Amino acid sequence: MTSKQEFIEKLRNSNLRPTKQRINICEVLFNRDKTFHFTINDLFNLIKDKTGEKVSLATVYNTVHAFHKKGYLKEIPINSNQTYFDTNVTDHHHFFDVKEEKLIDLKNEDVGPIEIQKSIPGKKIKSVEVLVKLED
Amino acid sequence: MTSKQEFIEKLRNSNLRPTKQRINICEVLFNRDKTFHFTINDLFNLIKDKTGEKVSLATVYNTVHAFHKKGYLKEIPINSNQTYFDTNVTDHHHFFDVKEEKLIDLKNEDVGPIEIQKSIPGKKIKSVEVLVKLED
DNA sequence: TCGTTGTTTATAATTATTCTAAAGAAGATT
DNA sequence: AATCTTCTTTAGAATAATTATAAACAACGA
Repeated sequence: MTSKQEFIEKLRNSNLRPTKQRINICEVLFNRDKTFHFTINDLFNLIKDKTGEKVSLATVYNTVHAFHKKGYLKEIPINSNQTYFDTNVTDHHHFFDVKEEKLIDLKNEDVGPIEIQKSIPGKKIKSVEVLVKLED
Repeated sequence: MTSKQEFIEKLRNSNLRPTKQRINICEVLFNRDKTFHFTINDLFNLIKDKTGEKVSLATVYNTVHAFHKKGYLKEIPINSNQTYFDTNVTDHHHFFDVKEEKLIDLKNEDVGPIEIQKSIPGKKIKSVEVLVKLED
């Protein structure tokens, strides 16, 4: 069970005041056992369902972006009409079931080490992500 | 130099009649030495520049999607406001310079072989793509 | 050439995301 | 607790990529 104090800490670290709405968002994002893949719209609907209170879409966007910037959320690179985020911010990769539009985690051990043997002067590697598309 | 006949063949294979507009699109897409990363909007503007003729945005979308479906174009999984495509449909990976919003090819040799040691019942792997994000 | 079917186009519709500005809440200071 | 400042929430408007529409037009086959 994640405590409200942790949510407040996460919010403060992200330069956000802990408001009722943002705590509700945290409740849905972080109070769970398994990693959570979502779109803003998923999250928006879940907040209503799980907390019984509505938070405006603009607030959901703002808060998610602040968390992403701070590193509490990870953006998953997929071409989809909507942007996907992940509460698992550790280095890991994804399956994407194209038909069902569903993301599945790949543990780091499930994918061998990836060596990038090319570099661009003046640039450094920020992240390496593997996307495995699945079909039937 | 790619010939008009090849364009027509590509179009026919994609279930598209070879029209003037579509040939112009092919001219910009396929008549080049190096791989070409683009957004629909890039392409739309290049057609005007290179052929001197305007093709409607709707036609560009339709044609690109047909080529993508047929496998003559590849979609590059990046979260961006626009969708990126690639004329290089062989298995390969990308750098993405986040600051400049620019894609750079990685040859397959630049990235070691990637072994996916997990499988999902009833699903098979369609593609494996690595995206390496670059920062300064 | 004619008839059928597919295509192009401008424009409207849709949809995700961002912006705006007014009303409200948090935090600091007394 | 009252007050002031600063940040936040919200509904709704604005933006921007993409998709749909339907009327004029072009390709194809007979």
